[in-house]
Amino acid sequence: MNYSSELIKGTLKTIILKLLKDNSRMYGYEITQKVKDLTAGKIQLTEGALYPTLHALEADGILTTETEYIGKRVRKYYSLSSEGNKVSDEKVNEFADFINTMKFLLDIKTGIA
Amino acid sequence: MNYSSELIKGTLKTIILKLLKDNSRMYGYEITQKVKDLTAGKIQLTEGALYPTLHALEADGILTTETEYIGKRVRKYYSLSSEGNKVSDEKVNEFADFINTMKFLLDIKTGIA
DNA sequence: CATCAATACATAAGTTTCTGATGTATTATT
DNA sequence: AATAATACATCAGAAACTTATGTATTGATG
Repeated sequence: MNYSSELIKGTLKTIILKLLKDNSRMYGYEITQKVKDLTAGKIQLTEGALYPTLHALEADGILTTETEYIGKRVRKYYSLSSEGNKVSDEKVNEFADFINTMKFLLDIKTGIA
Repeated sequence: MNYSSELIKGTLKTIILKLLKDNSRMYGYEITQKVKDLTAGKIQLTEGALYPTLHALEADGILTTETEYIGKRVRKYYSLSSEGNKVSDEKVNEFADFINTMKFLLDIKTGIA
């Protein structure tokens, strides 16, 4: 089972920024695999959504990039800028707050923290 | 403070269906007010998003409607169809599952259930 | 060694869905 | 009398995702 795409909308940036917070340096394909692994396949980021988002975050100064060659294959590593570090925390905190609001609104019980 | 609109995207249907599950009969404006009240203003549904969604849910057979007049002012009440009842549960369950996945992914600690 | 799968990037047409504005009309408040 | 609140609806434009396509390298498999 995997989530309807509309659920993932709005959380893509948050997921990317959190992963980069934890791993400091990741490339696009690696992000898709990491998310797939960590969520047991429930969240599968598509390239058509991921790459444009990474480009936009870079254009906004939230991410910085370094291109490397592994053999002849190119890899573009993304890292958080200092502003990106701040934005990452803000996004995660906002989502944490959102979860609490939605749990109340939808009357959802979850396991212990 | 209120949430960035992108966060609310993808949860609008779920919120509507859950409210109608609990209240059995609501009209559009009432839904906006109820959500605002229950979330202390953190989630404010806009009419431009709400009404088209209600119309779509009705067209899909998930909601049924009854129009009433309060004085000369019209009110359109929405209720869950039998299928809507099922979809409501599914949506809430899916979101509950999604919350758990995201809590793990974002390393979020929340209060006790 | 030939073929397919996986790795790794990117773009783009079409669709969906929201934003923000506009419009109409009734009722309550000041 | 004028403004705010109630209550519906629609629409142009924007934003963001889906799905497909494209290019190229590397690993696995029979």
